[in-house]
Amino acid sequence: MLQLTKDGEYGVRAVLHLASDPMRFSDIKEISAAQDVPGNYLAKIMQQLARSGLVRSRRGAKGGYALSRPPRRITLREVIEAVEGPIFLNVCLIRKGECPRDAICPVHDVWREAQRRLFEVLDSRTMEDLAGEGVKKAARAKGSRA
Amino acid sequence: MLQLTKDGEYGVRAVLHLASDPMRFSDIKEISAAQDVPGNYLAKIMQQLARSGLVRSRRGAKGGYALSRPPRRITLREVIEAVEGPIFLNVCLIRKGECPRDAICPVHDVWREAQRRLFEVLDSRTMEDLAGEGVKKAARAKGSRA
DNA sequence: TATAATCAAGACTAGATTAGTCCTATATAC
DNA sequence: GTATATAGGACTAATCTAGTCTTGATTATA
Repeated sequence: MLQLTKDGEYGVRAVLHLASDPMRFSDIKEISAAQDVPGNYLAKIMQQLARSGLVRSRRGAKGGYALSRPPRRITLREVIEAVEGPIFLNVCLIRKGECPRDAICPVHDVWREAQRRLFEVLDSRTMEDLAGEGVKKAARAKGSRA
Repeated sequence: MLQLTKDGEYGVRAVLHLASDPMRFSDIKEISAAQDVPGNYLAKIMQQLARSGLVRSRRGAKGGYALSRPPRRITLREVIEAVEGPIFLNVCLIRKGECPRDAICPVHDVWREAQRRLFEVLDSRTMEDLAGEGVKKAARAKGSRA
């Protein structure tokens, strides 16, 4: 449907939560409450993030999750692809020859260009950038409420 | 899944087929054979395109479909949205206030920007452009086969 | 070392979407 | 009147979405 799923959305929220205090281990309960994500569902997503290597986990009491790299070195695209798998705006982009019509299809090049531009945006935003933006936005939101 | 469905893909193929001879009425059988789309499935998609107004239909013998506007005035985005519905890369973009976290979410703006850039690409390609590209590509493919 | 906390892995589910197929009714050219 | 087409809708199998729940392994700490 050309739309990000909840997996991607929740994954980004979780990583942003970790990015706000990168060295601390946060557990599912904390992330779930702070980021408004169902706990049992978040658990699956965190496992995926851990398997991808973006996040490391620690079991047992005082366990939880922390980033494996500084937030500055994690892009939005990496997080999304870690939980959703690689992005292909059209199946014809999965690999050369995936679509037998490639040689004659005039739309293929447009999708390639569209995907390139999407990646430009998603690659250019790091978790550090976004976490900083989040702090600013939260402050503004609080200010306007006062 | 952040991916175009077959509906969109087939819809574009069909409209491009009509664009190659915009005034002629082509029937399902012709489009289906030429564009490699299952006939019964294509029928549903053509009805959707007709309802959207992009294409007009004529029933009965010698009936079929033709474009309602010159190919130069139909964009790729229009065709895709006619069959798939409006594009929203993330649910938070559907409308202001759709996501209760908008005021504090730092990712919202990134999705808005990403969608804007995607639209730039999809809005800039008309069916005339693409049909022309298709003719060129077909000629090249034929040449390289010879 | 017993216990409580916490992640890991996977089974399970209801509902929606995807990618079709098929049938009946209606309209039109000849 | 008949053959040809679209219109509309019912139907389906397979997959995806967005969860929930259970069991098992690991770890800090009293």
